[in-house]
Amino acid sequence: MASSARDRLTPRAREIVDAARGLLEEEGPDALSMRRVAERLGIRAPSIYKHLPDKQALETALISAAFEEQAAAFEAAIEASDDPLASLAAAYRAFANVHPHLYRLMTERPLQRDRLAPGVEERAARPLVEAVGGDRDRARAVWAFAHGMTILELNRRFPPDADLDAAWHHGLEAFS
Amino acid sequence: MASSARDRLTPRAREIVDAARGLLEEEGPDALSMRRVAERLGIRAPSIYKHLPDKQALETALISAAFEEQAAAFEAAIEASDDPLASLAAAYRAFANVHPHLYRLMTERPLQRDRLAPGVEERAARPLVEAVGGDRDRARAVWAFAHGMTILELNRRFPPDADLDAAWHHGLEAFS
DNA sequence: TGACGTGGCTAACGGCGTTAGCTAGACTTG
DNA sequence: CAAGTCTAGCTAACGCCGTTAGCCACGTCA
Repeated sequence: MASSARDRLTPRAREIVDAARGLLEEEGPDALSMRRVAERLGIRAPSIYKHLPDKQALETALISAAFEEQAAAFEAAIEASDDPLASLAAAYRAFANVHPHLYRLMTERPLQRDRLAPGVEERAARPLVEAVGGDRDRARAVWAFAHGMTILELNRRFPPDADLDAAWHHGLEAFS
Repeated sequence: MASSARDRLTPRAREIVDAARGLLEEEGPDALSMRRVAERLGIRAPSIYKHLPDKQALETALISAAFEEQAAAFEAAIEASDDPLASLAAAYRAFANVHPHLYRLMTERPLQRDRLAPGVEERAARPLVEAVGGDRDRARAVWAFAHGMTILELNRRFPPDADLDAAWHHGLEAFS
């Protein structure tokens, strides 16, 4: 099962996206500059524009790949478990905590859906819709809860002594 | 009832924060530059540093003021209503939709609590804690849901045809 | 009167995304 | 094989950004 988002890129573009991914994960969003990405590949920033139209395209490629990884994690989480909603929630939280900068990039700005790899957003959403029994409104409410818990945790908006496991439990209980 | 966050500033600093607020609300986050703020006041960017230590202080002042306005809106929403949770949720969503750029600024990065006006975060949080009967874990779960719905709406992450009222209703129902 | 603090200013630094224009080398084609 | 064309790099530059250094006019106050 190949990664369709990667396949849309030329080999050199893929190397650029890989460099960007490493930079983002290791050093955070401020390091994700065209000059830093180029430096990592031993070239100059303007050369990147021979392979990708602009920085937004680079970010969109990162986001597309992230959606696919997320979807794969969700599918695996559901498969093994007899409490799909709980393991989905755990997988959601885990993905964001392992890839905090990537998760922020995925969620903090309006999605450029036309520049995204097609189908990738739906694939990441489907496991949750199925886990709640097909009710899309309910799925959206649960997603909002999960994203809220996740991003508020990443942004350290809860008090340092807050029991986040308890809050997660409360929410999942309410939605069950 | 004076605005304590504003009172912490010198009069000139208050003018700078006001100019920044207008710029942010009217033109979005890219317009919130030291040069643009200065231009609005008929001065040059470096002069701002006579009144505020850096751009982060400017943003923190905006956030402090926003917390106070939010808290006032929440308190008013609870007072009039016999369904505190529902009107609190409506007030939460309304504040973010009226001040989208300000709401993003308030939530999208880790809070510099030591630079914030003291007490302002707690004051904005209290109405919800009371509305859910004092259980802080439950309050955090509801907040996560409300923030998730709100920021996903602002960032247009729901499909364009999604029935957000229905999703809000679902969530509030689950938490009641 | 003279010292000093206040609040402006210009010039500059190093960063950013991006564009224009050049070129060495590879590849294609008559 | 020669000529042309495409690829993928380069430098220089533009106009932004936050921020610092250093200068100066003005008002206040001893």
